[in-house]
Amino acid sequence: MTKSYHHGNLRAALVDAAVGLAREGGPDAVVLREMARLVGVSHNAAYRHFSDRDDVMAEVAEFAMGQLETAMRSGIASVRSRDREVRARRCLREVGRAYVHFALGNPGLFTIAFTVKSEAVLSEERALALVAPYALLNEVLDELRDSGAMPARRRPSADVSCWAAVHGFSLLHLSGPVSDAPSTEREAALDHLLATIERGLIAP
Amino acid sequence: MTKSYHHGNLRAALVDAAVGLAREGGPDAVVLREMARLVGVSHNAAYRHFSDRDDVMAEVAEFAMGQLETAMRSGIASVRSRDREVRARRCLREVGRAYVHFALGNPGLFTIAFTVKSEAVLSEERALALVAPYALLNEVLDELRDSGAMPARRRPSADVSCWAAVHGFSLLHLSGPVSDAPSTEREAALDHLLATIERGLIAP
DNA sequence: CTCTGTATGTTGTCACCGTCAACTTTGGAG
DNA sequence: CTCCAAAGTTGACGGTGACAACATACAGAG
Repeated sequence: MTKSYHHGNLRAALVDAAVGLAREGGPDAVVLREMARLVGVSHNAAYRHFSDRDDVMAEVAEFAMGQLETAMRSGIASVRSRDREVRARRCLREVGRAYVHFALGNPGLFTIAFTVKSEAVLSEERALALVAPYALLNEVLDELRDSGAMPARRRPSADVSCWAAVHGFSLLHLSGPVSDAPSTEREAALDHLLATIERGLIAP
Repeated sequence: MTKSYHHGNLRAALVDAAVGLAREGGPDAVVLREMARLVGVSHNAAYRHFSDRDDVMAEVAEFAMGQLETAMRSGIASVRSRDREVRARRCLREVGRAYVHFALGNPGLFTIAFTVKSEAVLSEERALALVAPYALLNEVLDELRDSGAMPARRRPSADVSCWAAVHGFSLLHLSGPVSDAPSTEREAALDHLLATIERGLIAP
């Protein structure tokens, strides 16, 4: 099945190639013709499986968001506390730390995850996958409120605030004015950021 | 001097055109050939004044950062409070608000301001201009500490935290999962974000 | 004032990319 | 077995960034 005229599962192979390119070169490196070259198929083959380059990018973005969600989940899984309030706070911190670490460790994928054009084809499933990390953060914040750690009135806007903080931190270190900070300093700054946000949310 | 073979100040004209393109189309819209077309000069003329496309982008980024700095300064100028502590806190808020408003009001320019490739030619002057907004934020935070509003130990990491928050907020609304929020809701979320950060920094 | 060199702008070209149209091969349904 | 639709290919077009070679105009030396 592998060497026939028909590839068999070309779509998956192309996505693999696209993810590989994205991983190292970021959005600009995702080149249709290069994907085809890597898979050993001729250019334009991709057009049987994707409508557009944007369509490919959306697929990569979906993959990247999935990876991000996984990273965030394992951040949560690493929390050991038994006390409900403490646990909720730790979860928030770890989910934030995981977010930033994923971003800095996978700059290409992370960038593409937020590069999806609004005109792109958005199937129900794909749209859902693209906001999965956001949904996960919301779960954590719900628990932060339900556990009593955070005043309920803060809940509505807490998601955007938290997301903004870690997202901005990531991007500032990826392509911003502090992109050349040493990693120990960066980690310290991240701790302070997470602590600041937590104080801001918890304070009565 | 205008219709001669030599343009006179082609470089400035090209930058103007580039800024115009950047304003509406973002980074992808800054096309050397289109710049040349707008100015009424033939393609490749730009290569007498810029080494590269990245060089042009860096120039636009410098301009954008200048605009951003101006916006932040007028945010500070709008603060009326006399009490030193209160004034310092207001300045921080207004500088943050101005940052976000500039980003959402000038998405193309704002995006480019943070798209400058690290390999780009960075003259001393240009490098300085690119971090001017960052320097301004640091001034505000110094005053926040000196006025006694913020514990001194928080000062070192406060810059990154504040910057991350407003930067992330801007990008989430420009190309993130909350990019379609209505403006009144967005403004409320911004208020909450700024309040959260302030609480996090002020709390003893 | 002339001469000449250098800065500035132009023309032509190349490789690369995304995309469309037309053609070819394959595998499976009837 | 036949035929058709899905999957892959070939070829082309317009657009872009970049390079090289050429043309022009200004400015300073004599």
